[in-house]
Amino acid sequence: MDEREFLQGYDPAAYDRPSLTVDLVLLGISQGQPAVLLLRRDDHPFAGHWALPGGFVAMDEGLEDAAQRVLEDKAGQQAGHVHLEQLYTFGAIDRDPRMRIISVAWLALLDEAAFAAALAGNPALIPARVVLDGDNATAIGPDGMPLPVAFDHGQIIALALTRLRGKIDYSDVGFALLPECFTLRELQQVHQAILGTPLNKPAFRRRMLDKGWLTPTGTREQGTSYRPAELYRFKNPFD
Amino acid sequence: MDEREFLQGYDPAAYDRPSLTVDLVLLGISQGQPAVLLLRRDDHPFAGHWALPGGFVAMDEGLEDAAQRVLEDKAGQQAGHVHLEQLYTFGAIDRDPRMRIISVAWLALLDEAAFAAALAGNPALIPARVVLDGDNATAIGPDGMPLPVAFDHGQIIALALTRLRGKIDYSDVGFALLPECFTLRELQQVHQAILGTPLNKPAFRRRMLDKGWLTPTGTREQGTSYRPAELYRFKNPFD
DNA sequence: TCAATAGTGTCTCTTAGACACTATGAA
DNA sequence: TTCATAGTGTCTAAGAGACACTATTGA
Repeated sequence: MDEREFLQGYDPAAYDRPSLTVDLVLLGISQGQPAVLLLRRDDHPFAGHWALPGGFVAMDEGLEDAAQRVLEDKAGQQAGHVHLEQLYTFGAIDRDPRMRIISVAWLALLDEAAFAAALAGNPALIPARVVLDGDNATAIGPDGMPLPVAFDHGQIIALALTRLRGKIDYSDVGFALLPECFTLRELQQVHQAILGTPLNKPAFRRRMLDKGWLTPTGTREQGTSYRPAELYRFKNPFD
Repeated sequence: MDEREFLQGYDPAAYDRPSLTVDLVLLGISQGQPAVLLLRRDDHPFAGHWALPGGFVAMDEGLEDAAQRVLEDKAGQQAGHVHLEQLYTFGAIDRDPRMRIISVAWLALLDEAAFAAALAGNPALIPARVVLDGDNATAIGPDGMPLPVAFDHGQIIALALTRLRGKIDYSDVGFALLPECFTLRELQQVHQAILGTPLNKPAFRRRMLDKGWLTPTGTREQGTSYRPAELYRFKNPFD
C-alpha cells in the first residue's frame, strides 16, 4: 500500500467511493424446474422490470450479515435455515445508470416450503422459471411469458444456476433444496431440475448411497397411490 | 429497492460507505512448489508483515480493470498476458483495523518467465512458497522461514490455491503457468505442484492428449543430457 | 555402451449407463 | 388382481492407477 493509499485510509472523505450492495438469487424448484424470486421495480431506472432482492451494506455489517438481513427482510427466512453462498462481485462502471454501485451477489437455496413461505409472506415477490441462455438467463413469469430483468441481474441468475450445476454432483448443496426427510426419487428430481437433463435411476441411487450422506429413517412417504418409498435424511459424515 | 435506498441512490453523501480495494494473489511455480509474490508493509497496521499487492478501486474503473492496473503497476505484467480470475470478496468488519475496507480478491497466474520478470522489475516483491493449512495458508520466505502475513491475506492465499486445485483437472488454467511451448513432463510437474501430490505418468499423458488441447510442435526441448521430449502448444479447441 | 528420461502396452479396478428384472403397497 | 412405482442384478463401456516394457538421445 503506497503513501497515497495510506493517507486515504485515514481520511474517509478524501475520495469518492462506490456504493456497495448485496443481491440475492433466491432459488428453488417449482414444478420440476429451477425458479427464482423477483421483485418488480416501480421506479426509474428499469421501472416495470424485475430485479433480485437486494440492499445496501451497512458500515457496521459484514457482507454475509447483509445478505442474511436481506434474506430475512425480503423472504422472511430465518438465519441459518437456508444455504447461503457468495457467488461473484459485479462492478461494471455502468451497471446502474444512476451511480457507481458494486454488488456482491449471493445464492440462497430454498426448499419447497421456504419458497412457498417467502411467496406467501411477501406479496411483491413473484416466482420466475429460469432458462439458461449462454451466460445470460431468461426469467419466465407464472403466465409463461418472459419477464424483463433489471440491471445485470440476468447474468447474475445465469451464474447462480451455472455454479449450482457445477457442484450439485460432488457437493451436498442439493439437500438444501429438499425438506428434512425426502425420498430418493425427490432427490433425483431435484438433480434433474438443476441439471436440466434426465438421470439414470440405478446409477443415481448407487452414487448417492455410496457417498454415505444418506441415513434411512425407517419410515415411508404417505399418501401415494402406489408403493411408498423410503424416506431418507441428509447426514453430513463430518458431523 | 425501497424508498430509503432510492433516495440514497441520488445522494452519494447521504451515508458512509466502505472503501473498496482489489487484492491480487500473484501465483507461480517456484522450485516445483506453488509460490506467491508478497510486499512488505512499512507502516501501521501490520508493519513488517507481508501483504498481497493491491489498490483502491477508482470511481471510473471496473473491478477487473483495477486488478489489471495493480498487475501492471506491481508486477509489470502486460494486460491480457496473464490469466486473471475473480476469487471472492472479503468484507469482515474488522479485517482492517483502520477503517471498513471491502476487498475483491483476484487470482493471477504467472508462468516462470513472468514470475521472474515481476521479481526483477519490482525489488520490493519477494517470492513465498505456499503451504496450505486448512482454510489458511502459511507463506514460507526464501530463507525457509514462515513470513507473518498481514490482514486476512493468509485466507485469501489459501482460497486461491484451493480454487486452483479444484479446477486444474478439468479446466485449462494449468497452461497459464507454462510458457507457450512445453513438454508433457513440465505440464505434469505443474499439476503436481498445484495438487501437492505425484501423478501417474501414463494416465496423465492419456488424459491430457485425449482432451484435444495439445498440438505437437514437431520440435523438441534442447539442452538436456538425455532424450529430449516433444514440445507441445496449448490450443483451445473452441478457437 | 550407459544413463536417464521419453513414450507405450496391458492388466485391473472403479464407476456410470443401459436394461431388464423382482418387490411391494394402494386401490 | 392390477397398476405404478420402489428397488436390485448384471452386462458393458469408459477412464484411471499400476507396472513393466520399449525407444531414443546425449555423454
